Amino acid sequence: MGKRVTIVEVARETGLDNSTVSLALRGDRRIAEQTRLRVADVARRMNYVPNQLASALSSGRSRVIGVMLPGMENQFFAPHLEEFQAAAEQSKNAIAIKFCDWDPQRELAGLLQFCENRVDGVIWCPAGGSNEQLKATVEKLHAARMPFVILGGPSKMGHLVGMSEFSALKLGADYLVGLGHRRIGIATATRVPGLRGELHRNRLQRLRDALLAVGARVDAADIFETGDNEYGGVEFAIPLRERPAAERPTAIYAADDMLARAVVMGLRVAEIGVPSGMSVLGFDDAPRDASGPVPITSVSLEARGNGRAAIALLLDVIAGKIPPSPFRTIRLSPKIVERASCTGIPK
Amino acid sequence: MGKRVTIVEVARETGLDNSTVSLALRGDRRIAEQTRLRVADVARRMNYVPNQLASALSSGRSRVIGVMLPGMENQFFAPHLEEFQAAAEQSKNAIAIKFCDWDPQRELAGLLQFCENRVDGVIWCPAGGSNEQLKATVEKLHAARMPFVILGGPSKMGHLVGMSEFSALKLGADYLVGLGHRRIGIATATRVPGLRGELHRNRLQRLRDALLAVGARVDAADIFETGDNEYGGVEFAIPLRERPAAERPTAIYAADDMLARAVVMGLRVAEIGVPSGMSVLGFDDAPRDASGPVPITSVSLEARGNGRAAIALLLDVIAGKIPPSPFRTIRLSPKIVERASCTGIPK
DNA sequence: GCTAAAAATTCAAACGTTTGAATTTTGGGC
DNA sequence: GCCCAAAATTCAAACGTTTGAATTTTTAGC
Repeated sequence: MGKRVTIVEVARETGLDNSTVSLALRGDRRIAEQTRLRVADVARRMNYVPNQLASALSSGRSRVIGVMLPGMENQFFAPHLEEFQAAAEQSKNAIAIKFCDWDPQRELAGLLQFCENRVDGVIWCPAGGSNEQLKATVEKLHAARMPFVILGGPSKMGHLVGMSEFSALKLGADYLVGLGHRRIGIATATRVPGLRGELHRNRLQRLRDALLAVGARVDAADIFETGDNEYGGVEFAIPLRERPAAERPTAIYAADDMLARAVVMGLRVAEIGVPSGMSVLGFDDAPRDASGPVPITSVSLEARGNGRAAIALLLDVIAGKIPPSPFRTIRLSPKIVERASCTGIPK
Repeated sequence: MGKRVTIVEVARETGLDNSTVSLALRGDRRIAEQTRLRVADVARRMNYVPNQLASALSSGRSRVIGVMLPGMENQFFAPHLEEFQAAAEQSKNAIAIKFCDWDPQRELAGLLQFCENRVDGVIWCPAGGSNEQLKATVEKLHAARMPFVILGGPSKMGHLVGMSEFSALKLGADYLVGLGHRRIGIATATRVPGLRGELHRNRLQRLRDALLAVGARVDAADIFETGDNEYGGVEFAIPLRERPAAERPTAIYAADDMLARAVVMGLRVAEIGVPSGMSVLGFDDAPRDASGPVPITSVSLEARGNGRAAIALLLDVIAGKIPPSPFRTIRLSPKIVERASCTGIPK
């Protein structure tokens, strides 16, 4: 099995110097157009494949950006990923993805691997873990002089692209009240095992606070908590049907879009129309929620914008356009994505 | 900003030679234990981070395995990925993931990037595309001398870890008939847009063939096709309830596990018990289907086993233990994962 | 044709490891 | 103390690029 062809072989074949070939292949305009074309041609004919490793070692830029995500079992990160990919591609960078499965241990290990791989920088969506663990990890990154941007984590530890959950929750509450709703129910998946449950348990209080803050009425009987990841909506739709319409909330604010779908489904089963009989507002706009029986109106945390902002920021850090400190913080505003599951209430 | 510390600095600090340090850090037993410890200690204190790029360039092994997947919008690949990760970790390799979003163009580009990155080998789950496209891509990989293993694609193009869908479908059919079911319904999501719909359209015919082949009765009225990704089960549960029990199938074979869940859900709404009133068999065992209101019995394509086999095969190819030809083919047998959604029929 | 400037190409030293061969050190047997 | 083998360490040449400086070639002006 013959060896792979390198720049040296191409140089020999064309009768030029290594460096000329190197420059030519990268389209440096010091090299005459004619030469450039000839080199490109010979390289193609010889099946030359550039060795990124050598290039990276020599130039000190690997043109790879590491992305550390907690997991992929929910599609929350899908739009982020797509955006990373697109933004990186534009700047001729590649993306290397690692999942740590919500394990801070593996998260740290993965980030260190990124350092060893000499990626140019890292986008890091922290999996949680204790504050000390976070700090220790940040420390390691700094020690390795690895540029990084935290996406959606705590502030004060590095450059940050943040998503302020509370202001987003409040935006949704505002929206419902603005439509005329007063009595508003909350749907959460607090009893689901694992991370989603934990997230919802934390979110429930804030969701309630957000609603109260804008003057809505939230009865204890209108707070629903399910333990079923997929069909939880049915659990509370049935009892809801039993109540006379006057004793029901006029809108339900779901703690995430998956649940909003389940709620819509449950209401369909209970023969309560959406949005005619009940408005349903989602949270964390997942793009696919544009489809389905009733397209769901939702509060968007602006995943795509955040993804793009994170890459842009990171590239600036890598390029040295941004000093290591003070840390930059970027916060995009959440938005209401109006679809068909919410409607106004006559006064 | 100081430069990163390299092996040379560590060597200077310890008063040893580069190569001694290099060997010591990798635990080569040519180096005295005492020296090894001292080197490790100094390296740690100096915050030394090995440069994988240099190592890979010098040794010719990057210890990275590229994984090219069509997409991640369904969780079909999740167990594969987990298994790749685990198997690679065991052999001290890292995994680099790329998604091509079902676009053969991007698939080719991504694979070429893997070649440039000098990953040691590639696991490739083809996104489809025309046969010529596939051939061209395979050609490129061979030209770049990149070891690769195809997972779940067409044979005769390279080493292959295959999943024979038909034999798996038939296994499921056998199982139901073995339980005593004769009249069996089919649930598919053929009307869903995108890839899943296409997959189901292709699968429907084979599913029917598999059932007929084992002597089951499949009435046209018992073939259900939905266009709803999540709650499709309800669509046909209601009409099913209208029919007298004698005119219903006694089991439903769903074309994937997501749909099997939806069917169970639909039957719950229709107040038909599972499995007391109706058995439901899934396909493509997704691990999370162990949970839920009725844990679903399913035909497993052995994703984890396939994932492990693919990595093992690839590592052998990389190590040169397996000649480039003839191509090896590994086919794991599908299995029935018995949970609670299927039961026998008294004769 | 000469000269200076511009354009094109080449030189040579990195980049940070690995590795097989060569050299030095150590320790045991006598 | 000497010799030999074994153990430990060092040497030096890769690996395939990049890059700033140096050199050669071309072009244009006169």
